[in-house]
Amino acid sequence: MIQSIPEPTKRRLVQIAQLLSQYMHEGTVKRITSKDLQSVTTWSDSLIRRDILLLGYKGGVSNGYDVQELYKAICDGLNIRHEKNALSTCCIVGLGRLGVALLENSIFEGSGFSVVAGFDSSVNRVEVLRSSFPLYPASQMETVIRQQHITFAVLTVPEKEAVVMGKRLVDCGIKGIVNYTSAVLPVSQDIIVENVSPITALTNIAAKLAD
Amino acid sequence: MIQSIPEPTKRRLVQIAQLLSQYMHEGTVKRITSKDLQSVTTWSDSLIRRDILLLGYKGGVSNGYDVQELYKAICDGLNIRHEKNALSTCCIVGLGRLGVALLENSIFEGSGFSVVAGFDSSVNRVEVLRSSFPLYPASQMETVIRQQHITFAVLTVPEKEAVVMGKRLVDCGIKGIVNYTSAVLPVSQDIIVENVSPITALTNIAAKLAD
DNA sequence: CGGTGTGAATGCTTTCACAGCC
DNA sequence: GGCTGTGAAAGCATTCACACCG
Repeated sequence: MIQSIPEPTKRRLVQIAQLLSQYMHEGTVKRITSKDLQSVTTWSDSLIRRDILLLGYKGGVSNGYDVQELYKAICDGLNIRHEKNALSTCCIVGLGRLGVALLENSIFEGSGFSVVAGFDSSVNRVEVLRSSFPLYPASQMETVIRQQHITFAVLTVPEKEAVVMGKRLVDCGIKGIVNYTSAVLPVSQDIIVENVSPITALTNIAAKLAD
Repeated sequence: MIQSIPEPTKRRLVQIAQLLSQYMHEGTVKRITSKDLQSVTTWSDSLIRRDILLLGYKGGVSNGYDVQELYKAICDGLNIRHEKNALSTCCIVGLGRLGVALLENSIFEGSGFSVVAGFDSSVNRVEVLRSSFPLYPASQMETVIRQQHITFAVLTVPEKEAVVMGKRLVDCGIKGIVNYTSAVLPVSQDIIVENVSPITALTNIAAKLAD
C-alpha cells in the first residue's frame, strides 16, 4: 500500500485480522469471501473488498481469499502484529484490581505486543504482586520507559491520577495510550489515545442506539 | 436535534460531555470556547462548533459556552447520562479478575448507567464473591436479563466463551455489548458492539501510528 | 476584538455497477 | 455462477470564510 490507508479502513482491517486469527487457531475456516465477512461484521461486501484493495493485496479469486494469506497481507499492510522478534513493547500503569487483571501475560500471547513493565505509585503493592515481567514504583517510570524504549501504555490508575499520569507518560516518550479511566486525557495530536473505559464504551453505545 | 446526528459527531460529543463533567466536578472551569476544546481534544474548533450546531444547541456567546449548559445540551441531544430515576441498566458477564474489577459500583457513579447483575458460569464463584448488586450463575442469564429489562452487557468472559456468550446475550434481548475480549462477535446490525480489549485497542493505535 | 453560527466548497468514504476471471 | 477488482457516482464529514453578535 503505497498510499496511506484511511482511518476507518484501518479499524475495520484490524478487526478482520483479529477474526482471521481466530479462524486460524480454530483451523476450521480456510477460505473466506467478502460476503462471508459481511455476514460476521455487518460491513458491506463491497466496502470490505475496497478495504482490501487499499491494502494493495490482490490474492482473491472466485472462491474468495485464503484466510492465512489475507491475514498476513493485513498485518504487513498495517504494520501490526509482528513476529516474536519484533514485538511492540508496552507497560501497565496502575496496579489496582483492573491493572492486576492484565498482569497475566498470556492475554497478550500472539497479539504482537509484549508487556514488559508495570508501575504503581504504591511501593508496597509493587513488592507484593507477582508477575512474569518486572513491576516498579511509579517514581521509576521515566527511567524504565526510556531505557527499555517502551512505546505503549495501558492506563489503569484511579480516575483522579489519570490526567497527571497521562502527561508523565507522554513526557517519557510514550506514543500511544489505552485509557481505561473515564478521564479525558489532554494530549497533542501525535500521541494516540484509545478510550476504553466501560463508561465511555457504554455511553457511545447508548448514543448510537438513540437514533 | 431534529435530524439524526452522524456517528463521528456523536463520539466526539460523548467525549466532550465526559470532559465537561470532569470540569463540573472540579468546579474550576465555568465557561469554555471551541478553541479551548480544540486544545484539549485536538479536534478543530470549527468541527466542534459544527458538532454543537448539529445538536441544535445555540447557547454560545462571544465568550464561549457555559460548561454546565453545554453538558446538559449534549446529554439531552444524545439521550445519554440520564438522571438517577432513568438510569440505563447493564450487567457484567464473566467474573474473572477483569469482571471482578468492575464490580465496584462506584465506577459507574454519575455515569447514567447502573449495573444491576453479574453472571459467571461457575456457581461457586458467584456464591463466594461480594458485590452491591446480585450475582447469578450463567444458567439464569436469560431469565434475569428479561425480567429486569437489562439493556447493556459488559463482556469479560474468557476468550473461548466470548462468541457463544455474545450470541446468548443477543438472544436475551441485549442491545449493546462492551466487548473486553479480543474475540470478534458476529452480531446483526441492530446490536451494537464496542470492542475495547487491550489488544484491539493497542492494535488500533499501532495501525494508526504506522503512517 | 474574540467569539459563535453557518452557507458553500472541499475532501473523504462508501456504494453502485459491471468487466474480467476461475 | 459466483466472486474479485475497480472506475465512476453518490453520499458524508470537515474545513473555510465570513456575517453577525456581545
